[in-house]
Amino acid sequence: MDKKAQAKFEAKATIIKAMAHPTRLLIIDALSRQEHCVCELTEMAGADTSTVSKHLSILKNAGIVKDEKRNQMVFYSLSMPCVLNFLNCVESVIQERAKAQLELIG
Amino acid sequence: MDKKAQAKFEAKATIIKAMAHPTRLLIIDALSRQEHCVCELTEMAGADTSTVSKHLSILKNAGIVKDEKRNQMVFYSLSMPCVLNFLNCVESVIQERAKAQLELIG
DNA sequence: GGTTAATTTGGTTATATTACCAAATTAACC
DNA sequence: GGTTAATTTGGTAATATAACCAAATTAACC
Repeated sequence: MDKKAQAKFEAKATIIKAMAHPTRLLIIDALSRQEHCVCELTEMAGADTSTVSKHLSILKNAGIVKDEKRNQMVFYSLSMPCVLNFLNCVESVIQERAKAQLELIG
Repeated sequence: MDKKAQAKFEAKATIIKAMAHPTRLLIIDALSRQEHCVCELTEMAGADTSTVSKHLSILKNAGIVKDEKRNQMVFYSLSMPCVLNFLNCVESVIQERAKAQLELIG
């Protein structure tokens, strides 16, 4: 494999990895409906503020969310809504898998 | 957050995590064009056979690829082609990010 | 300038992932 | 049954991720 292709796969992996965490998926899900401040997301995630802040910075560096500071609060929103289509695909992977398991049993 | 929602995000994260590796993206890319045996994928990835085998089992457990044994060889193919749409989205995330960086400079 | 509220950063520890080697498994074929 | 080829599994060491606490930053507002 040539180096350029390798670099491309690595760049893609980094972005996908940014989505590959339950808390970050929760955040993406919440932001798919409306923007939220860190404080709200912290509340939803039920984790330490610093933990949520780090998750957000991973999503931001990946280019999946963007932030905007207004007064004391930082509001996050989705910058690439196309990731939502993917989540539908993931949903169907789960369903197909469940179906396959059922067929094995029955 | 309730437990059911939590479990759902975890299940999704597991599937996404399965895609979140350069070598596994290379495998998905190769399989998007045609099926391949482990030996061919090993050649393409330039990694140890056991390493590639483990990557394949992660993809298979996630429900992203399926396998079929014919004679001495095991052939893998994509079981959920919808993941390819997502890769296009990831591609556009990378492009948008690059564009944003350019705007910062110029 | 000091106080308060929101968020980020640094440090530490626990956990998870990855790669390779070596050994085990599996199935065809003589 | 033994041999060969393809693949998987087990073990180990290196690296990466994640969570929390505590401390630092930032901006509004008195």
